[in-house]
Amino acid sequence: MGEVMEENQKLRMHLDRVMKEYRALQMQFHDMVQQEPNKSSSTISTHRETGEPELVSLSLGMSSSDGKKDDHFSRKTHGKEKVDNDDDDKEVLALGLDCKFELPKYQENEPSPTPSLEASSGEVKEEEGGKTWPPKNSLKNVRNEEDEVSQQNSVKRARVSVRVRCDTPTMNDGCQWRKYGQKTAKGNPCPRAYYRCTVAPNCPVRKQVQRYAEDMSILTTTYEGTHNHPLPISATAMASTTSAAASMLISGSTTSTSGLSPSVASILSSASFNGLNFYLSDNTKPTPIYLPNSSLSSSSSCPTITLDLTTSSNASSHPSKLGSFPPRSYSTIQNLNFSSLESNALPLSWSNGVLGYGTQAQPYNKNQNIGSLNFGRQLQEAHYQSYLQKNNSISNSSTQQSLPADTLAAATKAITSDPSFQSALAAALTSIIGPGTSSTARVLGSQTAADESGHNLKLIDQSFPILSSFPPSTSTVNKCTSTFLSSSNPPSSANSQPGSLMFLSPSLSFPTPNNNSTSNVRLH
DNA sequence: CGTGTTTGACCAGCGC
DNA sequence: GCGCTGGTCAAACACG
Repeated sequence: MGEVMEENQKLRMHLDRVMKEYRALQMQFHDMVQQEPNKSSSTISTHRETGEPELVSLSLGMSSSDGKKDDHFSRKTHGKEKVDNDDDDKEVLALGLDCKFELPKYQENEPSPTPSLEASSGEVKEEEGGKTWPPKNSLKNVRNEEDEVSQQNSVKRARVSVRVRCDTPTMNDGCQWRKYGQKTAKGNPCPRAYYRCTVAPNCPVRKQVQRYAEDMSILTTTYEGTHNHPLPISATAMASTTSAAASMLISGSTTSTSGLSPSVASILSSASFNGLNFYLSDNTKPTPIYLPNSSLSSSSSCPTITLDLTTSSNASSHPSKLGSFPPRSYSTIQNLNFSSLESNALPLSWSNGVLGYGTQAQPYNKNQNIGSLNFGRQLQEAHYQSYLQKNNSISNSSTQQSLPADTLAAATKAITSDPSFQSALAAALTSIIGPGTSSTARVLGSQTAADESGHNLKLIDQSFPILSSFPPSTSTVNKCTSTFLSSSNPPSSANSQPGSLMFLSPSLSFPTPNNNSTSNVRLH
């Protein structure tokens, strides 16, 4: 207890320091935005003016640059190609602090993503009215004619599918579910199971669980609806993800560009950072949202976004990014953990979104910063396991759960203080941010001195969030759980509120990059 | 006895 | 109108 309290105090100190830095940087960023008031919104307006209303800009207050790649992106996405990272891709760094400067837009001009979701998904109306769930036929009554025209294609509820490798019948996502039906769908001998949330009596959330004959180990869970009740902490990650993804989907199909940023940013930052693949399928018109490793499909009857946790595309398709690390199959499912997403030495600010970074997925790039952030994550894990193996404390990831806490703490401390780890992470982040962005690559805390070239990369010692990447050291963990969202969130955050979605952002807090600096970088 | 699962019936949407 | 399909209902059943 004493050690824990001591560590807690250290964490608090780190947190305070980080908060101060964050506020300072936020103020700095705000000043910059005020100095260039039109720059942040130029992306969206430009796209609209140039006759590309479908082009979804994930701008979070940062500006875009190159218009040539715009066409390239459009071709890519419209062609339903998997947006892959090619060697000749340049990476335009575009990191914002968060979406705070974008939020007023929704309030002033357009409905926010969440209201959009509520307006287009009947269950949310039911939540307010207290009726029973599937009010499919009540949707049309609440729309004016313009909305009917503009949102006609999004009447159907948005769904979020999570695909994982799982041996158990269902994926443990922290919620309580009751099976209410089973059906064998056409073309798939494996039956589809229907579940509804039983945490609250009238919770509208339902999910479908299905396997595929092609690969019985892959479990696809499709979530639908928004929880109308507080969720256990262990369930907030998944609920938040689905909510954010649904918001992204709805807003993407209804309000085009400007309605996307917060939810898209959250889902992007949460998922892309953890190596998820996105697949958008919308029976409406395909919305060319630029996502890492994304592809578009119009096969589904309902707009669906799929979080694919079965592959590690960055590790497999971009081995060069791994640097000296072997491009081994780094499947996130090995550490899946939806059942126990407690704090895990995760600083509070990381989970409540204060430090969430806003990632701007430039629509012009095939390859961009998000994937590289994922690289950073994998770097951490690789180093972590490397360290553990080096010390004979652990032989593989499957036994990590049984590690005593002090071992983990010691390992974490050793890793984070390991110069090779720091240098590798510094290289990764430098490659993201660019060497010319002085004072912009600070991560957290202060232990490593900034170098002369302006890398200024600092690592925090014991509170470095590497532990959050791993399952807790206690209890047995369901095989089908995931740490892809390691943040612990207040239960109310499960409801899709624009601001609350940012907690999905993982831990790195990037100040605004210097526009004049080297923002186009390659990851090699 | 309460809770959850199973499973056939039922309903609505859609295409022909 | 008809058949197919996905989704839901609810009675029967299982289990602790």
